[in-house]
Amino acid sequence: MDILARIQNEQEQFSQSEKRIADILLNDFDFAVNASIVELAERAEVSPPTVTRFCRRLNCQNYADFKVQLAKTMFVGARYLNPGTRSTEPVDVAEDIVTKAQNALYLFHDAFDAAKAQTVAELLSRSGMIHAFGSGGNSSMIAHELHNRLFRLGLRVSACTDYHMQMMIAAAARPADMIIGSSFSGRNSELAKAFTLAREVGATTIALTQSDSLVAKAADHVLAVDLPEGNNIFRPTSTRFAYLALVDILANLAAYQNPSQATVTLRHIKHQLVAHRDEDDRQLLGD
Amino acid sequence: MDILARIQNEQEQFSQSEKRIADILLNDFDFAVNASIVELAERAEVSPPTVTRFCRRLNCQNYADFKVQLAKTMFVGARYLNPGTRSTEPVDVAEDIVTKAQNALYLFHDAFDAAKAQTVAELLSRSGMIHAFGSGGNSSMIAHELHNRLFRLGLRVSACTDYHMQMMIAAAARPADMIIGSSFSGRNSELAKAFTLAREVGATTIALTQSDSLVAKAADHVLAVDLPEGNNIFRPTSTRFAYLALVDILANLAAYQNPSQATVTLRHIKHQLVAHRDEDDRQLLGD
DNA sequence: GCCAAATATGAAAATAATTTAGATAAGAGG
DNA sequence: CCTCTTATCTAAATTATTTTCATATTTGGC
Repeated sequence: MDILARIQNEQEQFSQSEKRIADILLNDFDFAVNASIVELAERAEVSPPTVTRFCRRLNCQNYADFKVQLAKTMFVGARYLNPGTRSTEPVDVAEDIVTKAQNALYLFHDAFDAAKAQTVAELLSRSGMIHAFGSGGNSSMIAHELHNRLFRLGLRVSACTDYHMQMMIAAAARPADMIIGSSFSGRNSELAKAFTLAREVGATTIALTQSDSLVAKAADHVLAVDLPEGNNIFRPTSTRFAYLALVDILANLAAYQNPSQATVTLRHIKHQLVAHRDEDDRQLLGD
Repeated sequence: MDILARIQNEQEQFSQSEKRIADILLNDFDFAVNASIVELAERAEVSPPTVTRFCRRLNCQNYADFKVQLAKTMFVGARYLNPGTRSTEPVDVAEDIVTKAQNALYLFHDAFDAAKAQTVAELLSRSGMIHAFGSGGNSSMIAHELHNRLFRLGLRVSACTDYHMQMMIAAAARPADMIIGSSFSGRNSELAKAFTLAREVGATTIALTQSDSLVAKAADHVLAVDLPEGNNIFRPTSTRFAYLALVDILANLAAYQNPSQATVTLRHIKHQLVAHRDEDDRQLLGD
């Protein structure tokens, strides 16, 4: 957890002096991150030792350490904590979206369970057939993305975003098959049903979703993505960025399971593209 | 430009002592960001004043300021600059991907032309019909994403990833229509042809692509995304994150063009989803 | 190759920043 | 109202950083 979030959490337990310090940190980040301990103390109408103690209280070694922690949250906390900018100026909108996206990536990474991801990657790389499920704008993008990333590794994979097809595919699955599905809310009951059905026929199910949700409970393996959502209805879920990163990570880990095969397949695809399109080797894979 | 990038740029002009300092900064970020000036000086086998002068040379007021700048680059430069981590450990892979994604977002935002985006958003919001074009794994995702984000605003939009269809659609376009297409490499000559055709029939074309590329040259309006690509073939283009952010920004700006209509459409979709799915109002829009 | 000027670097001193220690004040519980 | 605990401050000690000045090194001209 980053330091600004911690400050917000513990705000109630702070003493008067500490509250004044916390206030400045939360409201005038730019000042705080550049201030010396004396300047910060003065502004909070507090003595420097109080600031030192405040830092220790937050598990920092000393003021310098505290400052570093603070500066590190640049993209993480900062504007996110006080969402005052409800501006519609293009510059502000861009900054808000980029900040939230970076934030989502940070929070996702912070809570990321690498061991579990590795387990899932191993399963994927050894599977018979992989079916990627997801519905709605966001999760269907993830399903297609899984397809797009995994087929390059020489894995057998297909994406399906249609509930009825999902049920039929689940019913027809074999024990070596994997059903990997995502649901941002965790409340896609159709997906949960497909998981249940797939498990009944002996296939393995993997959920990319909120932990402890309906979908999570229905799956064998869960890769949790738990992020708070903003409340401006115009702002699409920055959570997509976290899911996309998760897909990338899984694809990479799966590739490393059998690097030689993956390399061969990738080279082959690339060669095809280059030969077909133009002579330029700088052609990106799958533009 | 962030401080680590600046250090890398100016590396040649550094003196011996400065080079030793720079080396530590670039290779052991974690040490440097936590070190005092004396520790850093010792490690670089240099005197503290030399470190101070080094900081000034980089336009920092003093060592403290320098440390803050350094800590701020947490997500920006850091490991990206020295891609030494060719590790296949799950933890390292995850960190690498997340860092590169955040980096891509940062670099994109840094070069972002808000005014041009606003112009494009205005065009989109006033258009007759919007056609989103893109081919290959990445750009087709962007095309679908444009569809997914724009239809919610009450705009008439469709996505097309098939070259032949794209040509037919372009030929059938009317003057009020918009063709918006993406190409990560800028070398999708089919897309360029579709743009040319669309312009001949009087439609407006918008390219999300590398500046000065083939595709960029074929379009009326260009929203440039110029990012360096990593060289590990297993690592998919983190550029996708930048494109996704660009789509989000465009959709938001378009929404603000006519907020009342957009709000109404969004509410309507949300209501439908909630009524159809479950009673829970926390259902995310388009899961 | 030698010299002057410019530049780079370090040692020591000066300054500034931070922490510690001890003292005092404020508040809680009896 | 007193005692104990906690919070806070002042002042001293420590530590970190910067300035100053002396020395060394490099650069470019002859």
